[in-house]
Amino acid sequence: MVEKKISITDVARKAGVSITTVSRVLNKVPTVNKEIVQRVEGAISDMKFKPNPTAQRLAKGIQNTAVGFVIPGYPGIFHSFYAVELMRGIGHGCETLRLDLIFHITDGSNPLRSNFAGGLIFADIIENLPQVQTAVAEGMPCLVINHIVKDLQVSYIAVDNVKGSFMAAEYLVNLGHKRIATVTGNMQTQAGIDRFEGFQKALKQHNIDCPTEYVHKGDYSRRSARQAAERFFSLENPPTAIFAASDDMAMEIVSVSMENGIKVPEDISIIGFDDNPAGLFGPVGLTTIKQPLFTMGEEAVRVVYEIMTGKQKGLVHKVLAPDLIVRESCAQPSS
Amino acid sequence: MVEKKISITDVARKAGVSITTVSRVLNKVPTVNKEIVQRVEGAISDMKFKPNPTAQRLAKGIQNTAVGFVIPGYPGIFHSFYAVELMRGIGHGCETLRLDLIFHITDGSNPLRSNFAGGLIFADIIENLPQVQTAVAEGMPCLVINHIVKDLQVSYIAVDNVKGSFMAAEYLVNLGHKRIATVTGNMQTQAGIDRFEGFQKALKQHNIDCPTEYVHKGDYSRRSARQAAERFFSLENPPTAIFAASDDMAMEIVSVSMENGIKVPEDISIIGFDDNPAGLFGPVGLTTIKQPLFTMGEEAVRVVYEIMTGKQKGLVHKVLAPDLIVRESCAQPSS
DNA sequence: CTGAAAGCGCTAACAA
DNA sequence: TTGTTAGCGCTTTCAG
Repeated sequence: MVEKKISITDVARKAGVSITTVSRVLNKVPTVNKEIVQRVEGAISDMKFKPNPTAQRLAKGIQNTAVGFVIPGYPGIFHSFYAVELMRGIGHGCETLRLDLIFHITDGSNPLRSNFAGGLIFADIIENLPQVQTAVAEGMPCLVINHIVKDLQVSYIAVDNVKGSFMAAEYLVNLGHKRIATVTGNMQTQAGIDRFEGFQKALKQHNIDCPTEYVHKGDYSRRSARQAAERFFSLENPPTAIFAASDDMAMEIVSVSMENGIKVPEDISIIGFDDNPAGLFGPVGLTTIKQPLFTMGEEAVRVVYEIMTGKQKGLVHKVLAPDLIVRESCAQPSS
Repeated sequence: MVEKKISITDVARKAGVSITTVSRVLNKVPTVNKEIVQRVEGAISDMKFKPNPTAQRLAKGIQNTAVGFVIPGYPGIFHSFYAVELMRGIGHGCETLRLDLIFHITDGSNPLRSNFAGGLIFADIIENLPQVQTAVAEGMPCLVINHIVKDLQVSYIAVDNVKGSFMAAEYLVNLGHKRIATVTGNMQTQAGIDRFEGFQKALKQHNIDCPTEYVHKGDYSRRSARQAAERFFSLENPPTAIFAASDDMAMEIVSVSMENGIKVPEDISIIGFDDNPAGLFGPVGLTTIKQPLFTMGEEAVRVVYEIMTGKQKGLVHKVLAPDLIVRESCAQPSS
């Protein structure tokens, strides 16, 4: 490694041709004499020559072929399934568009030196609004995922969390439940807030009361779900159904239920949010709300790319619809 | 966005100075007249000029300041905690070294076009050995994480999985267990194989028999753990202790146990592998083997960087030691 | 303190 | 089919 950077000129000299020719074989221009191609390729591998991508880009006039993916340090947003699915989508999108994906794990304080990213995708914004602002102000193509941004001129693509949780709660209501509790997600998160809002909206619309002891502020963690479940079950008048703002939490509640001999869904209905495949394999299949995470990631790349390349001039605002996935963890109330 | 790429020349013209001077203020060279600095800076922000990083790099002769992180498409390796911790470490390492982190999610078939990565970190190798080979052959600085590579001249940094599972099994043995079962990880994975090996080694060394019905080949998923647990519990002579090759699986086994009224650790001891913080919050704190994932990621970046910069000439082989974390999920056998 | 000019390593017309 | 000659946008001597 670290050979005294041999360049195209060296190769040309060694092969006894011009650098142009070397460049041609590098770029697989077909009009080069077979024999010369071989000679050049020989020289290239002999000298272990690797073209300098920086120079190539400059010469080709390529502006930027990388998008940055910015994720906040390590709050709840990075809870496994959500982030992983998103990343898969983004990764796939980049692969398709032949874009490099640059990863920025940040605590929100640094100014986010984006070395050669031509666009930025923010995985939600929690504490890093300033970063988004700066980037936007600098004219950097930006897109925020899963956060409907109102006070900033920036594109976003999000899932309709209000609608999703509304669907979840309404499903419970339609099943006949009257005593419905919820564990919320992290209320620092817009998703957390919105999912709670949709939940409330559904209950209100169906004239169902939601006392405060039926609401537990969680943070997407199994730990908080466990606390919630324990509290709910110890209530004088426990709920017959629980909406958890994430599948992870829902699964934990299923666990707590079974540990306490409470049958799912006979004694209690539980519905989650995410469509985490793990929900398929618990003791009961988890009924849940599916959000198109992969698609969202893929779309995000596409949109940013269009902004980068100027095909898209204005702001893009997309809100994707979630789906209700019915499995076995919900039933009509027995009582 | 997408203004017709204004360049340093435009700024120079507008500010009525030479491009050299503009370059100077860009690079904060102190010997520039205050007044001129202001004028230039004015022009810069007026025109929303952003220097082309590609050109800067070329001119400065900077080779590569990015490392690529390659992760296989989507096998078990990407099970949440493992990958997330690793990535945190790598992200942190890059931040420290002011390196960009380029993300490659690959299915192992593509030739891995590494646009401007100066080094590559492979998150294990499962189906992408050819990619590693190619990269190594091309003289690209490479490092493989968590896979002790024998048949290839490549650096690696790994955790001693054999030792870890040996510790786990021995701990169980020392507690007095004789009937010890295990759910393995994905046996396509070296970690899966090694953890099984360590387990067997410990039992053998202590002259404890391990019948085949005590071994369930899992894949790190909760699903497979559930299957395993159900099978173990239905055995005529069920085990008194179980070693799971991941905390996720261990936690699922705890769940299955409790669902069946089997008390942990009174009736059954369960030990995991990972030190996933989620293990802290279940019904019982999970005893487990901690692997220094974050450290490993950080180290990986450091090592690759040293190879990239030529400070490190030879191959680097590091094997990190795991730790036993004792919590509450294991006890002496009651029977 | 400022500007002219020579590259960085490579690509892309344009000739030959 | 191959080579000559300009640049790409910026940094960096080296004069002035």
